[in-house]
Amino acid sequence: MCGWDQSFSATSHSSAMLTTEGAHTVEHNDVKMDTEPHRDTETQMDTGSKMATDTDSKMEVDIMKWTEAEFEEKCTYIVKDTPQEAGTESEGLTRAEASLPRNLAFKQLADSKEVIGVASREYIPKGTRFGPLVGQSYTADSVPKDTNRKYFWRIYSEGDFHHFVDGLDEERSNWMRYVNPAHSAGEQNLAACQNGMNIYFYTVRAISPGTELLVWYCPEFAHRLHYPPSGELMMQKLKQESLLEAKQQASEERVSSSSAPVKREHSVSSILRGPTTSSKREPSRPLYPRPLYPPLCPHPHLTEEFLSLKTSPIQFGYPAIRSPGNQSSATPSPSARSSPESSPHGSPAAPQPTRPSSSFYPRGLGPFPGYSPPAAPLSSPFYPPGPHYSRYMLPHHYSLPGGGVPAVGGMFPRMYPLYSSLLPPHMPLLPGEAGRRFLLPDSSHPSFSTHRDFLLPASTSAFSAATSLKDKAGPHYPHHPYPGHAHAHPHPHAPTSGSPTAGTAPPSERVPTKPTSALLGSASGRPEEEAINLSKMKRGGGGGGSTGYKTLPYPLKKQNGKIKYECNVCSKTFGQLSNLKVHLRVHSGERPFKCSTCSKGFTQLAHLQKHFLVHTGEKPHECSVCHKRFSSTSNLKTHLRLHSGEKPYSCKLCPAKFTQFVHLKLHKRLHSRERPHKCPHCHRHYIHLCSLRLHLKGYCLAAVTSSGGPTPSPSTQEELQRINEEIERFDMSDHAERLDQLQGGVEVEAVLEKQVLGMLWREMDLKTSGYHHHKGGASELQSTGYKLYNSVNETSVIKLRRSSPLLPSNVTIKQESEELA
DNA sequence: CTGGGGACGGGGCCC
DNA sequence: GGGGCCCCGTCCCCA
Repeated sequence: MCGWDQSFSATSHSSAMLTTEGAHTVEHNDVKMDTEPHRDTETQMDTGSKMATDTDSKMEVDIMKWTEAEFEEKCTYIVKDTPQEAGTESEGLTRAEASLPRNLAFKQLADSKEVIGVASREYIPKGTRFGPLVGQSYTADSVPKDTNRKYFWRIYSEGDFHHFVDGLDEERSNWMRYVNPAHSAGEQNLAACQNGMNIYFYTVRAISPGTELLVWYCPEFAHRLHYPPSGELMMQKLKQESLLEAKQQASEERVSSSSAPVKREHSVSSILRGPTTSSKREPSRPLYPRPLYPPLCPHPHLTEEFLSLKTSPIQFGYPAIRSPGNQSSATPSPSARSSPESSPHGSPAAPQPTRPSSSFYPRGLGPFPGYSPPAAPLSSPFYPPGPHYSRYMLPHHYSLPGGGVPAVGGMFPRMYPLYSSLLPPHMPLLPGEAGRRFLLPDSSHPSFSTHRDFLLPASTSAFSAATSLKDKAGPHYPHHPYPGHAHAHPHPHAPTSGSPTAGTAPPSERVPTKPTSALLGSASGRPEEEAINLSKMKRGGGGGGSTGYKTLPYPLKKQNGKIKYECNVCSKTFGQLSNLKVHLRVHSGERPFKCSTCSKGFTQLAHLQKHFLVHTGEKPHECSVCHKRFSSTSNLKTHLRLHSGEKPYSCKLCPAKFTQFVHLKLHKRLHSRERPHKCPHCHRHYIHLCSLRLHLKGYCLAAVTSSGGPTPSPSTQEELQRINEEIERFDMSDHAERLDQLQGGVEVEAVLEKQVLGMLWREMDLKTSGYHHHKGGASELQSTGYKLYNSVNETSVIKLRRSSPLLPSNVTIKQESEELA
């Protein structure tokens, strides 16, 4: 944060020091905070803002009127700085840079690491607190002479000035020094407050990914400083002042063109003329607390970019040209003018690109080809977003996509096509976490042991209504990750964390009480699928008194007086009914949890949450050794084997060992020609003995014909051929590996045959039913193949043989003793 | 081919 | 009963 004191110093009458800090023309501003209703400022917001409902607007007005105490008391989430760690990740970064919370990112110049602002990496809910501001403390007496006051913040105690906090030194300040001030209430998304003796920034509205953080004083703070309650009002004041000044200056010039009176470099009129008119008069930033960063960065190329932007078809509603790059000359900074070295960034540079406020993005963002507007506004019934979004924060040094640098100011959204499409309305909401807990990280994640910059719930919440979400929407509220509902919501802004949210939505727009296959698009419709469509069963006649296991589409058996939660498809048993229900989705194909971004469906919410990390790029699991990050614990665990040297997958045929099973599997191909177990009757040979035994268990055609029995029919030979192919596949599988390790016997043989033939029949069933691509589809249930498959699972090998049409009736079934000969 | 990583499916257990 | 968390396993891709 910078330039505040400097820029506004002249407007403040609270500190004698201010007289030396600023020299612009607003000394006599008589700012009145309450002269303009907030609504006026909001009407100047962009189309996105116009989408806000009255409720939401009111909320924003309300929050914008909060006192500092209210901000402190009512804030919902707390984001702490990334702690300073001696180590690895902070290397090469200043303390200020390293302190950046991981849900934020720096806006940087394209060709350098110059920080020019701070943007959100992800959705940040309203009522989130950042801070405190860190910097060098100076009392009024201890301020070094000729110091640069660009980054000065004033701390008051009981109404009187107490001391300054100076963020100038990047090694003694934190990331908040980089936050730019808001030009208007419309673009303001942070409110600066003094709580205790610290300064915090509170989000006064939900911040979407890729949006720059722009701060203005909260009303109380502004009043204390004698500043307007919004940057907009300040702008207007300054503009008026400037016009007067310009007139005066023009008249002076007419009177005396040679005397060259001292020009006020920060003339608003010159600023408003924009950078294209800056040949002589530097395009100056608007005359209000435009920070400073990077006040003096030398990036002349930006001028061209900036100019090109001005001629581009992209139009923002942004009214003012802000050019922090030259503000050192344009702004009323005595230090900047008199002592260039006072700035850490050298001499003034070309104008910075304009930074369109997120508020000025046109509806639909047509001009932004790379920008995918959210399907629903930020405030939605899905607010707050689930934990997946910010439970895990990216490393603070994480670069923004596409470089993360708005090399062309107005193009900033283009840098975030991905994140722009990942706004919270798409995100599933988790139950119980709808309120304050949803931002809590899982402390068990190793990465969280060292990263504490996640959002923490505050002790009290202004958004307690959020906790009522569940109550109002019902326990199934979180089941609503469906984008179709999101964008169809007619009150996109109505439900926010601080609003009645779900309660405000018409009943028809409530989230479904249960994920149903009807929401799966075209996936449903087959009668056989309905056979185990739990949702339909539930909603149907079963509704009233049908609960528990009775909601299942098939009766459960009892075992020792207890209900046995057994899958009627694969006969797996579960300890709990809920586990069985989830499992049944595997067979039904029901995937109630849909990703709104890629439309992928998942059987479990947790899977969707994990999947969402793909879109957010979040990698919450960090290797404690090399600090590499992973999206899943599984992958991290696999990775950790690289450090530990553990290679649990060893080849049986050679000393090769592998860290991943898949590698062993691939490796096994090398030994594919090594098939030590040869069939004594035919040409087949197998890697595993168990495979040979299975082959000899009645599926060797040569053995069948040589046993004296009748010659199998061609169709039977064909079936035998297929079975043997399946046995070969089995031989290559890890199942064979495992079974081979077991001692032979009827049990093992039974399992083996069951497995192989089960696979084969399932495959055949899928083919005959024309149902190829629906893995585990419910069609299996009612097909002939299913019955066979079912019999495989439930009957002995002997029974299976007898009942199987695949087995030739005339095949001689050898005795165990023969098979093992 | 090997090594490494990303993504995902599935299930157990606990709350 | 439902959801969250965690784990295991698998497949795929790429260097």
